[in-house]
Amino acid sequence: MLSISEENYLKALIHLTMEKGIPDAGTNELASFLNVKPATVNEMLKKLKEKKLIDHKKYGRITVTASGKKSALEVIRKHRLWETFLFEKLHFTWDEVHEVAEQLEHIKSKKLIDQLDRFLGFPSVDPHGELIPNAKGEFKIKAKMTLSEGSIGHRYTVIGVKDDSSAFLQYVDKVGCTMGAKIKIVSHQSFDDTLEIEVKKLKLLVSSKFAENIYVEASASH
Amino acid sequence: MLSISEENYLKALIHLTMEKGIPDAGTNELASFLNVKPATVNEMLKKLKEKKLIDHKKYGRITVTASGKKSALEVIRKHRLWETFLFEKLHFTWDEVHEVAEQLEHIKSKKLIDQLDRFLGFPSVDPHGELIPNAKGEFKIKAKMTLSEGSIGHRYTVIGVKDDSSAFLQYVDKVGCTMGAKIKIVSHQSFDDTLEIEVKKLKLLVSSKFAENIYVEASASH
DNA sequence: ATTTTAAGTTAGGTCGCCCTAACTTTTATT
DNA sequence: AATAAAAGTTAGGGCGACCTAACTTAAAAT
Repeated sequence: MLSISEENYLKALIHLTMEKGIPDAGTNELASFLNVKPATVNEMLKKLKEKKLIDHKKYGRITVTASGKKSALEVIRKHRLWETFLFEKLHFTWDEVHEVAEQLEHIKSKKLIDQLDRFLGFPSVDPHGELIPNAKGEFKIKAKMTLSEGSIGHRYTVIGVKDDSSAFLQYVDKVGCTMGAKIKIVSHQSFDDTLEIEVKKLKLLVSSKFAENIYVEASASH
Repeated sequence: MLSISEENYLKALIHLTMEKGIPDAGTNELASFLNVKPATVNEMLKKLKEKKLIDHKKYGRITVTASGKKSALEVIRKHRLWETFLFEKLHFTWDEVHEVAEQLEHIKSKKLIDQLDRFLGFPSVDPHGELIPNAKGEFKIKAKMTLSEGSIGHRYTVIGVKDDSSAFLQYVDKVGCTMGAKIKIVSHQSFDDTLEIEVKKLKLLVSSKFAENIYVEASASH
């Protein structure tokens, strides 16, 4: 049985490796992601290593074992199912779900999560467009393009967001770029990579940072 | 912000006092209820006292302050709402809900619990027949009679259970004494207080311990 | 290749919540 | 009233998860 902390460390490692297509992570990187000090991470690494959830040798980088991945994906699955529940059944806005799901993801009950999954109709994506690992822990990483990689004159559909902070999501909401929104790239300012886009007949300018955090897929160009 | 432990201590105190109509509780009593040692309780009492959630003086008994009651009732409210959710929406059996609700009751989010309440249609009782404190923390203690206080020849309706352990609830299920069941007391064995009852046309014998843990109300006697 | 900087590690300490063992106070028994 | 039993308290430790400060190793820069 993993502690809440152990689960959070594993989840963070998956975010820093698997989800980015990077094979391993560093101690300091993990520490700053979790807002703890490197010394604290080091202690935890020892524990996770003993439990064979990670591989790590002195001064080397950290990799997650198959068993570690399994545990982490269960937590991610729970997180995303709870987000879906909050959004669809309890009418949370998509910027509110993350924080509460961070707590709910640590509830221990197999039946709970299986029944929740069924209750929600076995959803495949959460309110941010992220894929939900299934009960077997299978986890497809869909190669997603960001708005910043789009081409001028083309049309795209928003399929997700990279950042799930409340501040960003509220901003995304405000400019109308929520899930499913159709975006046309009008022009590109090469000086600072600002994009001019058209959403729901309205033209607006968005920063490159904004565009890098919106996942899109190409839609009919006409 | 209260820790999970602090919440559990307060909840236990309410169970040992308010819910039993007793004004105060003892250190050892609380310790054995929570399965910790008296020394541990003592430490916690100091903390709860500093936070003005309880009153306690050396070698004296423990009382819960108004503020302590408010916090405890919020936790109890959450516990019972989650039980109702698990039972009604996720098809848990009534002996399974308690354990998972023990975890869920500590999730911190006002919106979550308000929306859950609405989603469930503002229920007033949980699957065990216990009253759910409302959002204002109002909490009616309904004076309930147990089956053991019933009279021979009279009919009763099951409105709740005192013990919510899985073992007891499964037994209750098995003999058909679930919520709403009609029970007729046929006879009483004064030697050991065994009761002969009739449930759904079937006669059976139940121990006094069993009868003391079933809450009933009188129903039409004919 | 040496130096500087960044990354990683170790030692020792804090805090919450639990423990045992020894003690004190209160209550019950005779 | 004296004594035994029960209830409550204190002191000192352990463990998980955090910290700071000082250190070592590896990587980057000159």
